[in-house]
Amino acid sequence: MNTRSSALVAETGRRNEAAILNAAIHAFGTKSFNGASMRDVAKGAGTSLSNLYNYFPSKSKLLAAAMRHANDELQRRVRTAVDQAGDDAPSRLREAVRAHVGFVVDHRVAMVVSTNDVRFLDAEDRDALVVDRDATEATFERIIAQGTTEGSFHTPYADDAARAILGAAGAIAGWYRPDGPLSRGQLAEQYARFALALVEGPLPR
Amino acid sequence: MNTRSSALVAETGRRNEAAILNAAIHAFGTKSFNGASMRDVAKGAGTSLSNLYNYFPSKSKLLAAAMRHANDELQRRVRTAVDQAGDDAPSRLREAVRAHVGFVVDHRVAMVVSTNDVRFLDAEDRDALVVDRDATEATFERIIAQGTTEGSFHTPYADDAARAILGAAGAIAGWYRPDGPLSRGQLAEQYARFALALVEGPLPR
Amino acid sequence: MNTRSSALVAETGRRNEAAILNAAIHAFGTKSFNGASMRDVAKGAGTSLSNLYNYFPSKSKLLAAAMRHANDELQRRVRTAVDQAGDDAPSRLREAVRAHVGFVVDHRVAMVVSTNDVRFLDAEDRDALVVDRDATEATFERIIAQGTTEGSFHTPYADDAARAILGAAGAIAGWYRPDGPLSRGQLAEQYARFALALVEGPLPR
Amino acid sequence: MNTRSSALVAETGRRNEAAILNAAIHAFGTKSFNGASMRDVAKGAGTSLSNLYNYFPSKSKLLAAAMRHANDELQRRVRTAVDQAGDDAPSRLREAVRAHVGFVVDHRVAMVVSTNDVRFLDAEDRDALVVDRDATEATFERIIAQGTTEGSFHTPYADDAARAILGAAGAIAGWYRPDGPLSRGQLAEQYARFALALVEGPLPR
DNA sequence: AATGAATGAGGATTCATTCAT
DNA sequence: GATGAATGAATCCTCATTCAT
Repeated sequence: MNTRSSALVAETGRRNEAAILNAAIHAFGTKSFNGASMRDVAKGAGTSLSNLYNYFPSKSKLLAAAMRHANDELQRRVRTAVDQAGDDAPSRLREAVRAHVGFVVDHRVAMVVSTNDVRFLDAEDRDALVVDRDATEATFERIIAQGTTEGSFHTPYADDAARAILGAAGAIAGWYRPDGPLSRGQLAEQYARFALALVEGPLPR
Repeated sequence: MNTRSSALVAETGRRNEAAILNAAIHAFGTKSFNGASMRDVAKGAGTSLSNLYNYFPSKSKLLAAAMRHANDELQRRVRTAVDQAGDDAPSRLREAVRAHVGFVVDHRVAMVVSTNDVRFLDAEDRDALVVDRDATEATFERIIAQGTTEGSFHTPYADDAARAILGAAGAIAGWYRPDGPLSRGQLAEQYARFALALVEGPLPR
Repeated sequence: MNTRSSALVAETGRRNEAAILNAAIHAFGTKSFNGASMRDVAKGAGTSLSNLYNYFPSKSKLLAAAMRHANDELQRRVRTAVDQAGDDAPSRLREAVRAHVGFVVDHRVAMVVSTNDVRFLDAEDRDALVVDRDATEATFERIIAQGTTEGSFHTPYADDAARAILGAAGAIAGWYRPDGPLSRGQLAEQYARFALALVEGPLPR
Repeated sequence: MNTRSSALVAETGRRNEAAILNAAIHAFGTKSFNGASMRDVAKGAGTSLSNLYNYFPSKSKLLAAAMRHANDELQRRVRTAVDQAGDDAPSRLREAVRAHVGFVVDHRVAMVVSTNDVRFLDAEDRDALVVDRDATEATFERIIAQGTTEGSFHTPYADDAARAILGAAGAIAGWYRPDGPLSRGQLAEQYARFALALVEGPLPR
């Protein structure tokens, strides 16, 4: 019951905690924060309702933890990809976008939670998350700035292009179906090119 | 109390109906469908809770009506813009994007409802909405196909570019602030160029 | 089910409100504020749980309203008694004590609520109640001061005698049983004498 | 954290037991039996929730033990005081009242628990406590009877005067503040005189 | 003794909806 | 159309208690 094909949180040490977090992501992503009940989460995690509160003090804190995990994983993937790419802006942007799209495809529900339910966090948790989120955005912004400086990207709107790219990529979560016509790889490829074109960078022929 | 600067639904004939719809869009957009109560809507519309049911038979049908209105307005704007543009794909795409972005900026909350809450509609209403939505998407797809055929757009992914453009534009609702550094006009201008670049079309210098 | 022998709140106009208040006094007095559930109150009032909230916004506000009613009735009785007594301090004290004891006997549960559950009110409601309560206490203090000035009471502790008298009278609620050896009238008589003796005033032979 | 200025139960041998009992008295006295949770008690005692059950089999039994301790201490103080007083009823009553008031002042919360929460004991425990309580009351009754027989007290209501005196003294717990205008000693003095006056006994000039 | 994890029952409160007026 | 009162189901969360360690 717990073996959802691609759980976001790995079960290391604290069995239940991971199970609860994954169930929460699933429930919130599917039915939205307010539409999913703690009972739903408990059922999904295979534990009792009250036991949830031994791990997370409130529904909102559970959401915060779930979103933190999702964001960490996204950042980890993007950073790794950028680090392993070449030094030039085009290949770095390309790999960053591919990694980002890969995450969105692998964890569509987590992505939905991330974009829809931030508003239900405590002010404190929300602020912390926004900081993290901005860090991811900043990674893209830096690459684009680098490309502009280097002369490989010619967009006059370098400052705002990152948001457009991340917006397009994030929206994938809303419509992608793994059994649809596009494979994960094709999609990543497409969006990498869209991104390069958008910043008016060099395109493979 | 009802005079929200830019109400989506105009008050023609049925006073209350428009007030209720606008209040619903505001409430659902702000607190999400499940987070907003019918009491919230009633309060926002300046009428009594029970009176809501004289206009809409259920919360879900109210949501459906609200989304229908939002979608109609979006489609109207985009179509008008396209009709008034030149005959060539680049200017048509440019105007379509400008119109779309304009709508998103003017009705951010409605946009949020539209993208987040479709899942709470009855199957029937959801299907109807998806059809309408696809129509808007198809408008963009047709323009891109035209441009590709004409030879002005060179993207190899003509079939999927519309979704990327609409995704980027829709995401604006999540972060745009009217008192921020970007004016409505500048934003429309930016995204029009992003779109043209993305489809690898001709860019003004 | 509602016809408790001596309801504190009379049913005038708003049927349900009186029924709820009386049920609340009964439930809180019997099982204490935290031990009584809103369901208990609803059952006692013959209405549904959720309907309670159409009359009182929270359990704590319901308690506040109940205590307000109890205090009003107590004050009313004491004032009437004092007004109808002679002008001399001894007969005024006598009548005040008799009225107070009468109230305690008639509404023992209300008295229990009043003395035990003040701490569960909102700060605001608690303050308001304390003011009212002090007013009752002040009535006794004034009489004692008058008696001291007139020379009929000789206690050296005139300032604190009221609290002792009210304490003794309030405690009656904890042990009095209507079917016990003491009648309501005898009890009132006893405590009136106790009070006069305590302030070292003139005693009937 | 456990060192409350005047703990009722001394730490002899079983550290934890005393800590738990004192924490229970504090919690129940502050928030009432139903308002205080076993978690509150555990926190106050500096131990774990589950460990409480190694000392007391249930919340209600814990309450019983706490009340037993409070009552024992009260009785001990009153008896000692009476034993050390002279043989005449007036000085015995005087010392008994002083001791009783002293206890109430020193252990206000314990007194609150004692008077408010008896009803939450098991029938068995409640009966046992009532017996103990009656013993304390009987001490006062005996002194008053003695005084009446000796001819030093003239109240016609000798049988019921004890309850009035104890009621007045017990109520002190509800309003006394150590930082208020009355010292512990003054208060004891006042109530001793109130008691003597109430039974119509001889008063110091 | 001591603990952390677990649980079923029950707590106050809110909700969408209905109905009599 | 419009309203206030009514309700059953569901919400989040807390509780006393147990159990394995």
